[in-house]
Amino acid sequence: MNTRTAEASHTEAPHGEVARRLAHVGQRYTAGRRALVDLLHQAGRPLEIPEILDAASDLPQSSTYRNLAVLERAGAVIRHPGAGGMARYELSEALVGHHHHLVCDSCGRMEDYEAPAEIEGGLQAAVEAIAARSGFKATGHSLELRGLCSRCA
Amino acid sequence: MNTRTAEASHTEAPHGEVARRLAHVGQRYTAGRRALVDLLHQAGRPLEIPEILDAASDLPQSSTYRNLAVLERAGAVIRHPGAGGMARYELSEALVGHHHHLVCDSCGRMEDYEAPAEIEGGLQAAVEAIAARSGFKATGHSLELRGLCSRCA
DNA sequence: ATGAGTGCAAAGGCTTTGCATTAGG
DNA sequence: CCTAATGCAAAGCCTTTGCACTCAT
Repeated sequence: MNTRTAEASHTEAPHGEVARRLAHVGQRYTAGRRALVDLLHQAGRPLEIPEILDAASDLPQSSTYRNLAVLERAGAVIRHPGAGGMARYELSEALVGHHHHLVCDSCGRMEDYEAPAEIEGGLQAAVEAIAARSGFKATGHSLELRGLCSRCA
Repeated sequence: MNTRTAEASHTEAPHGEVARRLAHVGQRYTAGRRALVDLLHQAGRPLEIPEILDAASDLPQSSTYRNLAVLERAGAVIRHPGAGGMARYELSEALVGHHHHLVCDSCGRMEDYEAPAEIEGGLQAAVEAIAARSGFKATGHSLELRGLCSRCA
């Protein structure tokens, strides 16, 4: 496997960078926010709100929502709309690096994936070509694969 | 521009195929559903629910939601979660062909884009490589570009 | 006739907000 | 100290559902 998940489990959570980004928008790095960052870092994939609420069961719903919103404004996390109606959150690429997603049509699970360098190079070229022709100023891209994850297959 | 939008405006809406797919799931192709298909076909991009409700102002909210759900089950339309909290719908790739999306970070607008053949070939290779390494059975893919659309730039 | 579709209104479910209290710098 | 953060509960907003009526086959 070349997913980010395994890597995340033996890497330090980027607390320093998160603190910096929060400070930059005039926000404090509290225990609850630290817990969320740790949780998302350990997961190594976008987590649904229910998963987050379960795992951080000591944090009330409203604080969780608010803290995720603050972390998003600070550029520390990214919110994915999520097909099932509920949002998914993961650490931003600025914190964990550029990656893509595998989305399971059956269970909805999202997995992170880091593409090999040669593939990423091809994607960059594709992005530039598309942007050039469409008058679109691209700032980022993501190759999303839909299908069946290894569990559901 | 190489977006699908322009093309859609001078192409017939795929009513025959929609009718076939609806029949296949035991559903009728009514006036309201036809209107939705026409609207989505003319738009050539994923439309938000409010846009759909405005454009088809004679169709009540509940019928619109229900008909979109039926069309989705029939495989005629695709629902995109949508960052702003509300869903976006567009005709499925089975009806309008394979394409990708440009997503504006500023206004949230989604635009369709058909990649040139050589780029699409590269994407296919990337998808296969990723799928092979991750144990993921890919059935589809989409290269999503985020950035600023020509209006917001 | 008979089941699907429609419309209105009410209910649901995820998310956000108000307000008083607590804690961080 | 002063502002941000927290918690609980209430409100919001998009979406779904119940039910009676109408339409299509």
